[in-house]
Amino acid sequence: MGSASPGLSSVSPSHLLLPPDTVSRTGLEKAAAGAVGLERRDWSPSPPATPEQGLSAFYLSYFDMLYPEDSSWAAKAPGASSREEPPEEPEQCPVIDSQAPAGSLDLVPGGLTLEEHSLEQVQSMVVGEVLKDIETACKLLNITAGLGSDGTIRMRPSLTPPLKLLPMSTGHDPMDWSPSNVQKWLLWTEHQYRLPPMGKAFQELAGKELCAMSEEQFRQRSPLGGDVLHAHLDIWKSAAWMKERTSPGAIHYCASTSEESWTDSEVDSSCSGQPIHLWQFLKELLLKPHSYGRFIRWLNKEKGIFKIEDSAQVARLWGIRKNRPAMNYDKLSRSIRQYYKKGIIRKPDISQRLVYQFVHPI
DNA sequence: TAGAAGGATAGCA
DNA sequence: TGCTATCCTTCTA
Repeated sequence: MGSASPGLSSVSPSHLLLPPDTVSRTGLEKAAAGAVGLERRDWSPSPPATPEQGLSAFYLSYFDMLYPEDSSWAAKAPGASSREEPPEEPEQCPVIDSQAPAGSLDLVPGGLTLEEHSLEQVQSMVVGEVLKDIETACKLLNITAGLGSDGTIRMRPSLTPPLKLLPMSTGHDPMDWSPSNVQKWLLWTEHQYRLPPMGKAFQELAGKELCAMSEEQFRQRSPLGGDVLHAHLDIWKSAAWMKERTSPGAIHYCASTSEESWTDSEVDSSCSGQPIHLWQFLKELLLKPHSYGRFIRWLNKEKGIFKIEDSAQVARLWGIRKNRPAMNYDKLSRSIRQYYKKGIIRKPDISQRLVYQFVHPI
């Protein structure tokens, strides 16, 4: 795994079609109010109104949907996209493939299990929802630049028809931001996520320079919240990535251009960037207490001490993220222990079961 | 019995 | 080469 930055991610990037660094890692992955977790099934087209309704929330909130507290999640999932779009629009509401062979409840065409198939449908929805909200945020911020498009988001061709979204206008790609746009985005993100003012630390920086900075560089410029900011930037970068990748005629980051190879490339992690690290994933969950407080929570956020309340579920979520169905707490904890010698995570001074501590807390 | 700790090995990019 | 997954053994609460 590489130097993935924290992103919001939640679902395996390969599933979401996101570059792994997307997922904020808290970012992928880092921001939900009780209204955003399982409860937030009525997606609002508006940008997050509270820090907990952040863009990152979209990723992690979908984890809730993917997390089958009951086995009917797959059947419920389509309804989860009941935002503004009328439910009668099939492209907005993926349904179980009706072409599945009669009598075959476990498999759908392509060899996927019904669960996998449904998962991909939900994931497709996630992509659409995230892009819509970023689009809205762009409008609010009056950020203009970047790519034009016909507004067509092409999902897995074999599974869903093209998803027609609002015209994906401009400004999605942080790489195209001017220093002024960067400052707007900074202000907005600070406000949305209650981060300390960081505008000065990133003054005069254009989007291209911003995007070139590592998480560590973010942290150096802004020790308080720099990493979170970096994670949010990852989301935007990922949205742009998805946008470019899914736009007709776009230059794909992978060599594949055909429908088939495009589908195949989704599962090729080499095509989607660098994967999320476990410690980043844990931070993501910790930053979403409303959604994941049942599974993992801070004991002392200032010191970075957290407790895994439901080891099985945390491992399960991690397994989903990494597309490792066999993941369990034993393996996850082994990975955590690998961080001991790297100085990323350690056991607190007073060691307790399922309690760990980030060496460098936020 | 579950969790902690750590060695060893394999796969992947 | 670094990171992670996986399997294993030993120890502890």
